[in-house]
Amino acid sequence: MSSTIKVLLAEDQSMVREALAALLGLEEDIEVVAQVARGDEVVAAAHAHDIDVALLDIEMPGCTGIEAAARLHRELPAVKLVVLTTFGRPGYLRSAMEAGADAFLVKDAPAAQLAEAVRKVLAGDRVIDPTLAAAALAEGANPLTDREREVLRAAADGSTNAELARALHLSQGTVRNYLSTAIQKLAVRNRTEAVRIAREKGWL
Amino acid sequence: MSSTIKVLLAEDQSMVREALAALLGLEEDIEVVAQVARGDEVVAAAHAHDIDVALLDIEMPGCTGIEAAARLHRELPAVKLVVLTTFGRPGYLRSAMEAGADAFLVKDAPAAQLAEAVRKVLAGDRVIDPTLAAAALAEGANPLTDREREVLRAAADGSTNAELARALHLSQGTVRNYLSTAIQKLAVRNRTEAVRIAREKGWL
DNA sequence: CCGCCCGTATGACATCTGTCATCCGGCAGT
DNA sequence: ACTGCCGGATGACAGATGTCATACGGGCGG
Repeated sequence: MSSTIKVLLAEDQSMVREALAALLGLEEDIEVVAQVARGDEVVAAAHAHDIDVALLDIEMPGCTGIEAAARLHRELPAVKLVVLTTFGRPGYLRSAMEAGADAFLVKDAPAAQLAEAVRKVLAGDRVIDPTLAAAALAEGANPLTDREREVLRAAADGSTNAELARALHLSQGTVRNYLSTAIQKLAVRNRTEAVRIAREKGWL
Repeated sequence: MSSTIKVLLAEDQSMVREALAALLGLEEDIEVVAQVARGDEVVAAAHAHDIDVALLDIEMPGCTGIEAAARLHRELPAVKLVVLTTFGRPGYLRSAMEAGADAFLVKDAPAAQLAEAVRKVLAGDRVIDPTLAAAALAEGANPLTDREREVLRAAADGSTNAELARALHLSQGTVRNYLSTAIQKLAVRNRTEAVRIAREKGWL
């Protein structure tokens, strides 16, 4: 016991990543032994370094921190997972938990909570902002079906129905139907609002 | 001369802000003497602390780092300005320079460049990513008129023409005209794409 | 086995959006 | 004084979008 806690840090923005590493480096009992900038490099790096805790940003190229968490949880269940994100979206919290995360932190929480969380998850605790947890429970589950989500995601960039139909191998009418039901489920008036709301809730 | 360089750090996400402070704290010659989380607190903090360099994130509540830079430049022209941002949007670079910034850094640049930039601006140099500078020059100036930008910004959340007309005290037809010309200037096919492109270029 | 939801599709309809021509008053350059 | 651009507006039109009813096959829970 109690040599240092070995941490893998995954975050795409170098400056932020190295700054977080500097922050954790100030702690006597924590050592950042690996850094990656892409979600799809997490698992390999974890295998290569024998780590105790993985600190994962959600928004990353390659794959999201949540997907990375899920894979890591399957392949190396002993590794504790701390998910870190810019956006406190309740849906994110929900999916992070389903992926096996032990802690969920938003980046506008005080920096001290980071090292705190690392130590706590290693001790077997879970770390979740209670406000966010309440919000996640209050808003209920994602009402969108898989297809509705796919279409909405594809529609986010302003693609037209015809383009969506082509891209998703659907008829144009079907695309409209999915968007229509999504719009109704989200209680908004057009696809743009639907995309916005779904994003805010972390349902996209 | 040459005691330490006194830095003000403005960034809304506590964890990132304190991590950057930790990073700069590792440098012998740099000292973070003040931290703020809002753009509209920058000027007051600068007055209170007699700083050499202000390090400003763009995306902040209160006001943007660019607006804060402009005010600081007017009130305390001796303070050097480093603008830091997540998004390498050419339009941001342009407006940052117009606001009097001495350096423009994107957060996915290596962390070492941060301290580097602080030292260089103090020495009277300017620090700009050459790739970004080229992009900013290549894309030309913002082609949108004030009103077009306003309408586009207001349309970003999915508001309908009628809502936009009400909000901006315009006729519905005028709203459509502005959106139409914006769409044509940006060479896209609908308002959603127009918003996306304008955002990407930093023209919004 | 029956109902229910999902994925997919069609057709009809109403409304919203985008385009275009045209107009006005004001202001800046030449 | 003339020209051109901007802000603002109207009307007409085509095409995109949103709604609704309806249909069919597959799967899953009761």
